[in-house]
Amino acid sequence: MPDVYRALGDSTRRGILSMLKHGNKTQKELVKAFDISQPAIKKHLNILLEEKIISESWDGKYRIYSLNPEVLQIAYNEVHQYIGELLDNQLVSLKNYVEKGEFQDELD
Amino acid sequence: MPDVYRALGDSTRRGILSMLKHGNKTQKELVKAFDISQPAIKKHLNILLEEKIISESWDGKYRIYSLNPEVLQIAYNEVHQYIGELLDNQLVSLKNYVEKGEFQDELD
DNA sequence: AATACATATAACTAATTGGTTATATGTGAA
DNA sequence: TTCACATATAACCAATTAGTTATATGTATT
Repeated sequence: MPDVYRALGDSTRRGILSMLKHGNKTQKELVKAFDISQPAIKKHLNILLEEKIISESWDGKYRIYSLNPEVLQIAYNEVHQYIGELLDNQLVSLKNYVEKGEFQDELD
Repeated sequence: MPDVYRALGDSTRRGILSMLKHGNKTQKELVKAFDISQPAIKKHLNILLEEKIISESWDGKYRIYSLNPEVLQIAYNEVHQYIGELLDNQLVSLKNYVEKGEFQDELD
C-alpha cells in the first residue's frame, strides 16, 4: 500500500511530479531543474519509486522517469475520501454543536 | 500555510482526526483509544495544533480537542487540486504516448 | 490541606529524512 | 581503448519524528 502522504510530503518531490506530468524526463533533466545535487534528487526519486508513484527505465545511458497514473489515481481516491469524510461529518457535528450546544461527555 | 501532508502523514494522527469528526474529545479519551503513552498522544496533538488542523481548550481539568473544519477544507482543496492536476495532464500525455509513441527528448 | 488524577514537560533513544561530498560504475563516442 | 559523462552508491551530518520513562504542574474532591 503506497504511502501517498510520504510521497507528496516534500515540495521537491511535488515539483518532480509536476515536471513528469508534462512528459517523461531523464534524471539529468530533473537534476538540472532543481538547485540540489544529483544524489539528493536520486534519493527523492527512490522514495517516489518505493511508493510506486513513478517508474524508471533506461534509454542508453539516460535514466527515464515517468508517472504511474494508476497509482496516482488510487492515491487520489484515498486522500479524497479520507479528508472528504472528515469534512462531511464535521460539518454535521459542527451544526449539532451550534444548534444544541452538545459535545461528547463520556468522562471516566 | 498549514502542511497537510505533515499533519496527515501518520496513521495515529489520522485516527485522532477520525475520532474528532464524531465530536470533540478530551485528551484522556484520546489516550485511552490508542495503545501509546499520554506524552506520545500529546506530541501528535501538538503537531495537529501546529498545522492548525485542530484546536484545544480547557474544561476544568480536561483538555478538549476539536477539528478546525475551515482549515481542513483548505487542506482538502489543496491536495485535491494538486493531485487532480497531476492526474488530468498525465492522462492526456499517456494518451499521446500510446497514440504517437513519443516522449520528451531534450537531451543536452 | 491532602490526595487523586489529567495534563505538561524533560530527557532520552532509534529510525528516517534531506542534504552534502567523494567516488565508483557503466555506456557511448572519439 | 580511452575519455566523457550519466548515474549509483557510500559515508557523513543535522534536524525531525515517534516512541519511551520519569517527573512536574494544576485542578477538583474529600
